Amino acid sequence: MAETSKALRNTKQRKYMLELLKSTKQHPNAFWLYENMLGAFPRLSLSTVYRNLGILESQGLVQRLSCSGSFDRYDADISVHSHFYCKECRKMYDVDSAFEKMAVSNIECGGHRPESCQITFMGTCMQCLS
Amino acid sequence: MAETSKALRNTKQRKYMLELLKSTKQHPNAFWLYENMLGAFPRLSLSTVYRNLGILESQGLVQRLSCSGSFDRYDADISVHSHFYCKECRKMYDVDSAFEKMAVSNIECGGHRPESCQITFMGTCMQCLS
DNA sequence: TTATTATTGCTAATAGTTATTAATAAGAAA
DNA sequence: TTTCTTATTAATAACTATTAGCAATAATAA
Repeated sequence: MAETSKALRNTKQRKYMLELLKSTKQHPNAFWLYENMLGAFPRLSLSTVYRNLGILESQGLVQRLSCSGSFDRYDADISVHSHFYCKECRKMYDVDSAFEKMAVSNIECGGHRPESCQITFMGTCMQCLS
Repeated sequence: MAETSKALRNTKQRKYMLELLKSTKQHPNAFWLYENMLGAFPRLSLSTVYRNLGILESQGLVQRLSCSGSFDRYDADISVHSHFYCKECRKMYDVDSAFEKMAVSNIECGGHRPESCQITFMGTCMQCLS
């Protein structure tokens, strides 16, 4: 069933990318990462970014966030927390609450086996309110 | 700021689509709707489906569900409930719990103004477990 | 150092969705 | 009912985000 997993190599590109993701509180998309790595890797390809995001995600080092009608974002903060998506400016914010922690650990999920839980609030952010 | 809204016309296509969405417990994507309307509207265009989904969404009659690395799904059940996404078969299930109701009404969202809340559990569904 | 092969950069391809436009039809007015 | 207005349609093209294919490169083990 499971494929014979090939030994991962710790490439400069992927290492750098994870550090970059860890260093920001934003929730960047693939293109932001690409642009912010070009300084260090002038010949970087966008597909390398996508490929490595997939690897980091499957390793559980990074979380992929999808939101309606927009591109995917990535978050290297894998602690249990929710997100707030502003439909005006399309920014994604962290939201810390006790709910999702309760949710993941206690929820009755209709017989399915939940492994993770994504809670996303949508509305208008503080900045756009004023 | 707000555009002068033009008067909506109640087209057969959109009416039929909403009924179709209401009649199913699946969470279909645009293409499923397209295929299941072809019988009634042989000359139907996929872009008509997308356009009307957008209209229904902005009217609050339909909820759009995004999930990592997959197409958008639509749900005409706009009661407060969560979803379970199976990463094996990519099906989307309804999950009824008290959490999201508490969440939307009580949560402290870091100063942002939440209007809605999407809770998605991810894992392996009952069917795929066996 | 050498050999192995995972990963890269490049390019092309794909999936899903949105934009354009002339023709059609829903609803208002006559 | 008939006529008029214009929102909506079907058809198509375009677009954006993402993935696939492949020869060249470089990370690790021997």
